[in-house]
Amino acid sequence: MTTAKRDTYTPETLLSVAVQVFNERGYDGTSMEHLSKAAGISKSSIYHHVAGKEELLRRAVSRALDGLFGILDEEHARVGHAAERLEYVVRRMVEVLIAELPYVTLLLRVRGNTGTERWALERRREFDHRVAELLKAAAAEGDVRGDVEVRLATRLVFGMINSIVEWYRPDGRGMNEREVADAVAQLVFGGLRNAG
Amino acid sequence: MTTAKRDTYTPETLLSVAVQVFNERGYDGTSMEHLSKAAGISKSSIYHHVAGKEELLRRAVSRALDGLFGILDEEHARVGHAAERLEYVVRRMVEVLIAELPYVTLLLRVRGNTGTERWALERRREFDHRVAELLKAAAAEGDVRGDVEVRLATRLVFGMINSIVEWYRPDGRGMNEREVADAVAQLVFGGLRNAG
DNA sequence: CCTTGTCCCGACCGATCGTTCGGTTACTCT
DNA sequence: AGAGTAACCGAACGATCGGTCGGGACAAGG
Repeated sequence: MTTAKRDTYTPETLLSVAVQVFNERGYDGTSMEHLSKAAGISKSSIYHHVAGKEELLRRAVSRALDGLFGILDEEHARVGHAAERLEYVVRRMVEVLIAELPYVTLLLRVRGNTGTERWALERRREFDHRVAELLKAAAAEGDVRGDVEVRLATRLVFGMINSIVEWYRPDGRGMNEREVADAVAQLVFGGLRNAG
Repeated sequence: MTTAKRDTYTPETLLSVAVQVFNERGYDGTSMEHLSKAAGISKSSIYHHVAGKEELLRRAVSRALDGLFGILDEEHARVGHAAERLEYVVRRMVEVLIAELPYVTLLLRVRGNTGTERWALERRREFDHRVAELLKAAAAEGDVRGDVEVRLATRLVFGMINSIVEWYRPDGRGMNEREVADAVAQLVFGGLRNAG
């Protein structure tokens, strides 16, 4: 066996607590005192596990970005018709967004005040750009309507998907990832799919 | 004549500066020092015009909320078929959101740390509820597809519309309010409109 | 037993937070 | 010119910020 240690904090378990507080109060609105209360350890003890507040943010957004970029490496996102690859990516985005909900939530709210935040924004733009190219390819193949500009459509679709973090809560008997992904796909492609 | 005063700050002109900084750095990430630098007056002078930081936030979100609720009082939002009223509201939401862009942007980012923020969130929920009722009526009249739950569809449509504040910038020769409203309406109702 | 290293703590650091205060400048009105 | 006042400022307030420090509790290995 590898890990059957003690009942104590690790950087990962501490991160899950921190991200939750960050999402409730906002990153700038959260003090290390808030984190220590939520974690149940003293403020100084936090620095035994992580370098500081900004490292917690970096770990969180990294996890979210890894999940999103991982989608683009999957087979169904790389081969096939552009429209089908696009639909696959859209559905997987919803699933990843829900699976890593607090981390993606935090990622989508960074403003760019610190170096870590600016790095996160840059990687987000890179991901958006990759998906926009996919939509452009689908439009070129004639499977997506052409009367709405590609860049504008991409932004609006991202807006719809990303807004899930504002209301989806996994408590109890709510809808699961698949149901939300289906609804999003129906709304997005019912409006995007070429009628002719 | 009423106002041909001096070249000095009023609560309104100060507000426009403050809202811009709030949106760049986030409300919690903005200090009164930041505001004084951006406004070009000393920190203490700000308190000659407004009671404090939170009043600036309250004035800003009030302006945004007034614009949004004003839509529901307009004639085209009150009379006619539900589907047509809904489309009118969606288009007007885009227009108001762009006309009052910085104020609505700030409204959509409040987290609920202070009393003012919680009040803003409550009024937002009230507005969302009013629009959701409109969509429900349109579904009951058969003009909107019924295979996607009303509440879910409302949230996704709001997500798409509200995301405009994340990328729309009025600089130079960009697209105007009407063009964005048309694109949103096409995407939203191309997916919402009943095919049968 | 004693050492070693993990985990944690209270006390404290300089800096910055939103806000207050006493006083000065500059414009308006008579 | 003089009075009144709106606009503004530098200095300082107590509180809180993110982060540091020296040391204590506790388990594992000898």
